[in-house]
Amino acid sequence: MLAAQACEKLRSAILEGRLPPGTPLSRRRLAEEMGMSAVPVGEAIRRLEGEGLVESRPRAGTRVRIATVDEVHGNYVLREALETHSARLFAESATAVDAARLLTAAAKVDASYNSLAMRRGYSPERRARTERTHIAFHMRIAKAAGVPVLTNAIERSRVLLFNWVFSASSEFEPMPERWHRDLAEILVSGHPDEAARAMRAHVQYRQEEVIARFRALAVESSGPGRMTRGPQRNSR
Amino acid sequence: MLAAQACEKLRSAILEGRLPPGTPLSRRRLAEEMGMSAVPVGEAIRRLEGEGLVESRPRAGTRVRIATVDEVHGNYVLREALETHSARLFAESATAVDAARLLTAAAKVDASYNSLAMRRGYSPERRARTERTHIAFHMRIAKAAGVPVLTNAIERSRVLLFNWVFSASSEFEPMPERWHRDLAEILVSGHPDEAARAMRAHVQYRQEEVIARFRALAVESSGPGRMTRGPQRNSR
DNA sequence: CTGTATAAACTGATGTATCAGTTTTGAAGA
DNA sequence: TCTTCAAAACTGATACATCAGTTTATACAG
Repeated sequence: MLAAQACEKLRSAILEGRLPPGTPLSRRRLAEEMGMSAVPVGEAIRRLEGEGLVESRPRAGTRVRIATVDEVHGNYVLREALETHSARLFAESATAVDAARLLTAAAKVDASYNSLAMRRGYSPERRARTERTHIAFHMRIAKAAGVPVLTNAIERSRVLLFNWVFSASSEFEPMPERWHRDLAEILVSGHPDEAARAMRAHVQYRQEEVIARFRALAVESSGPGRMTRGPQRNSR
Repeated sequence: MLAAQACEKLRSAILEGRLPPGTPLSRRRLAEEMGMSAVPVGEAIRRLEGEGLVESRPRAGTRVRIATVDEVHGNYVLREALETHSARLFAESATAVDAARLLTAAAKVDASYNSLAMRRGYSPERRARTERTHIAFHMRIAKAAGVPVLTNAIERSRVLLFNWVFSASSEFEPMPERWHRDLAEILVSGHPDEAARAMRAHVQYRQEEVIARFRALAVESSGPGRMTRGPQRNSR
């Protein structure tokens, strides 16, 4: 199916940063680049719009979504709701195997971040790899509950936040050395309320800071009143 | 925009029960009925698919979504996560006006349900009206936090559950007489943890019962292996 | 040089036609 | 009566053409 193929290409291009927020997306240009008609491209764009990665105004244009500060904050709230519950479910129902693997994953995440924070330990590739490890850690918690609906909701929220906030967090700042191990140990201890509380603190950590930085970078976008396009050069 | 119009028509038709789960949806037939081409209808269907109200297999057909037991359970889990957090936020930040209005709304919901449970108090219209009042009560809690992302997520989850479970809950069963007033009183008392706990109990109330009933009614659907169509009669 | 109006270029939205895959139908064979 | 299977009918997917609305470019007036 061509539409699914176009959707996947666009999604990965956006999430890998090759199409940063605000980039104009033309159905026709994309169709030509991908060697297909404008219809499947339009379908792909429609789907990405439903996921929140893209926004379009009728007959004006489509672009990679530029989130507002409220939306970033809203997704943090949403993520707090979802991951807090995810942690609770983990504490209630995780098996010994789940627990052991979570501790291992937490150690890996901490090691990656600590290594990244060291002098001359930073590189964009390592940063990207570390972020993937980090996401895998959180998704492991979610998957332990065996509820795909919850897992998917968490992943959607994380994807959006990552994409929107990535530009605002270009500079890496270290976190507590045992940040994820401490969290994992509380989760595996089997007390739902404490697990939920620990996850809440984890999600809220530096949240306001990130939002403030995002707000500072978002002052220029004066809303979606106008949909910018590229220069026009064809036939004249 | 024709697509939006078609989308709205289809959505309301599904949610009002005129197109029960499993009903085949043909782009062409719908296009003819609505006086438009198949393209905007297809776009509308694609959007409803993203919302989970509709499902389609390529070149086989489209139908109103038939949920699996796992999906119903998953949406209950999701709703628990979202509404629990919503209650917590309400307890943390609701104003006195919010609190007063919530108590009023709770009284109205209880009154409606109690009246419905009385001998000869039941009618489908009253039932529908009561359910709307009930949903409005929960959405009022969510809206008090002022986070549209959360509110929308809750509404989506509630819409899906309502549509899927409605057929399984045709017979109305009474609930505790002060069920919503008790919840509201805890929420307005301003203790986040207690508010969350109360909402958790509220969402879980009779959840297993409803799921069991849904499972009993869902035995016949042997998965989406085949996409059924209506009879064929044109030209022969 | 600056502001403004007008035309060109571009955009998404929609209609029509066609393709390839799936389901239904119904007749032929057991 | 029951099973088999091929053609008909129907489905969603896609291409192409066109329409109406928006943005950009440019000529022109100040």
